[in-house]
Amino acid sequence: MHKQDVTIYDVAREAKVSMATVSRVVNGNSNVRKSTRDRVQSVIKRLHYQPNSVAQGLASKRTTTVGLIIPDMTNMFFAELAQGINDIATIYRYSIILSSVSNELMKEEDTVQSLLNKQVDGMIYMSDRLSPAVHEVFDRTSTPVVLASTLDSDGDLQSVAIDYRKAMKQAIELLYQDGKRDLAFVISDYNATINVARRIPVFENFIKEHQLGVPRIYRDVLTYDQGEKVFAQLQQEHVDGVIVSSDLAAAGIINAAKSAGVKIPEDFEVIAAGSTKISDLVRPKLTCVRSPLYDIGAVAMRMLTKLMGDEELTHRKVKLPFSFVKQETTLNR
Amino acid sequence: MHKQDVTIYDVAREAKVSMATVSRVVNGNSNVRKSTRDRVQSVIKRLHYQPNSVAQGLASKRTTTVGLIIPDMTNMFFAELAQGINDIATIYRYSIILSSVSNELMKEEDTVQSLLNKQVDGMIYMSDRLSPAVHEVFDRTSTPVVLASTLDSDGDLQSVAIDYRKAMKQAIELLYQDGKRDLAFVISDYNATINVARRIPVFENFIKEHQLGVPRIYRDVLTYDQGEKVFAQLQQEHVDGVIVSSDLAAAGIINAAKSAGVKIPEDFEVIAAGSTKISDLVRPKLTCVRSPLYDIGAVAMRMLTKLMGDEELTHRKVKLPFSFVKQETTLNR
DNA sequence: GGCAACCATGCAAACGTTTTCAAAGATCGT
DNA sequence: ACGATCTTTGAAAACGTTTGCATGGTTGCC
Repeated sequence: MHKQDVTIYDVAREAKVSMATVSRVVNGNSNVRKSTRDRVQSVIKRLHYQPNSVAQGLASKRTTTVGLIIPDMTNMFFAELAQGINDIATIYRYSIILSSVSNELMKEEDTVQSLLNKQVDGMIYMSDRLSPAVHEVFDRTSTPVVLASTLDSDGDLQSVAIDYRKAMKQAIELLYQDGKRDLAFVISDYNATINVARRIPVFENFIKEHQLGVPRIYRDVLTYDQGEKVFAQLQQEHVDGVIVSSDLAAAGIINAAKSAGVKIPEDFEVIAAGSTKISDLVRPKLTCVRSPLYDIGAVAMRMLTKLMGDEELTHRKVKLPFSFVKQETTLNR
Repeated sequence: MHKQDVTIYDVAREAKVSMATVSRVVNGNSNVRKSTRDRVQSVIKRLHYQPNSVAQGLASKRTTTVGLIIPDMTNMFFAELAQGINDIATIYRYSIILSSVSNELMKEEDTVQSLLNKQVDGMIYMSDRLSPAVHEVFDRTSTPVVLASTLDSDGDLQSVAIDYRKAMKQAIELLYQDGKRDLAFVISDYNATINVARRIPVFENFIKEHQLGVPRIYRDVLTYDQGEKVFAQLQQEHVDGVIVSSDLAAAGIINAAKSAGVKIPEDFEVIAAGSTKISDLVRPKLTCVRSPLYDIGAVAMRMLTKLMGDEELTHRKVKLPFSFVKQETTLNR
């Protein structure tokens, strides 16, 4: 059996109508007499006709396809977001073209451009860092884009996220209230927009305001192993409270701390910001900032459907509430 | 700026050649004089021409797109597989259309059919269970399909996996050698092909051969919470050695065991089969069967590229070696 | 019964490429 | 300088839909 055995033309011939009418039936156009519709539909069923989406895309200039740019799908943070996006996309009958840009095989802007060439109706972009080159492509195109859990410092793109400043503030205040004074911030990517524009300023301000010395920031700590390793440094510097952007790294840190015989949370507090399940399955359970990742994805995709359908958007920037979960790596009161 | 501002026709006009020649240049056809090629290429650059993939797809009947059917991308097991697939796909310049079928919004066979309508050049399918309805669609189409870490009991589809029987056997033998006699098997989906056709028979046979009573199988244990919960039952039944198909569930079980004051591995041994990072970040670290997930994905995708390129396949069924990692939830010797 | 208004249908031109075939140009040996 | 051969090009027909426009058929109203 060949790839395309039966076309709209075959259906038209068998049903003794024109292609136009078959097309109308397929697309649920109401301007077809009931009897005709029934006849066409029965032929469609009999011949197992399936419309060729590529031809539809070319003729209609709509592909019912959206592009998804994701840094790393093995990162649960992004996987969770993607799931929310996927579910809403499915509801609205959009397919997802996935571009994981973790590998360095292709430049990100080329990946985005390739999505555009595929004539996607819209795109959802997630990343720690929105590069100028990518931003430029977004500016050039008329295809709608929504950022999911991604910060746009230039500020003209639609986005869905949480209030990162507030989350950071809440975290550091808790450490301070718990009496910790030698605080550190452990991040994966120093240049991530979210860090540069939000978290680091809040952290540094707090340190300065409370005269806690020089702000200690540890970079490039993303994986479990990197977390384990950085603990030695933290200990050397007598850090007693730390905020960690990656859950995996936080897990590494607490496991290393336990091995070193350090008492958590009495002598060492940890707050994670990764928002993944990991915070609940390590012991002690991680106190953490938890973004509603699934919802962020879902809302972003819903926004995109509106943009693609020329509906009006009430808000360009949506901020969803996050929760701050106090668990076992901070003192409870 | 509009979606498609410049077409192949514009380039042809500006470069004073025919569309055919531009097409040749774009596709790297060597039958173009150098001077012509250069002229066309400079026009392409000047006009920022980008070929419309949809039109290319329609005309050439190749979309350079593959479909990926995945049960749940928030499951690290599948995410890891997908990453391997993605990387190889990128190398060969294929785009991925993602279909996460976790939600019940769409029947799986319809999802697959929709991928086919999109004219994907090939598909990679992963699942715990390959339903007859889906299998039928695969049989009907000429589009190549490769199964990744998925068992086809009918046995006619190409696939990449590990030797599940051997893995199961190794696991249960270890428990037995460690002196455990009250063994249990904890699985997420009782009807998963991999369980029905491979693991359960091996488990039941072993129990029978060694006269260990009635085989204890606990079903529907996939999540962390379900793992925590099932531990109570395991304890009640005095189980002292358990094989768990899901890492997340295994984590729940050991955490519950620790809370209950049960000594691992002295009084209770656990072997996980999920092959994810989770086994290393819980304490005690999980002894586990580790599938080379990334490689399975990569090999599957490589096989698919061969099938799509009409290359000959040396093996229809590929079995990759797995590793059996003894860690802290079994006695070490 | 006549006219307006509307419905249902068909025709044919898009949509932006690839690809086949034939023709035109270049190269070369003699 | 002449075919023969090979390379480079262009014309036009696909590919399988959608859609604007025209047309013929119905219905409704007075």
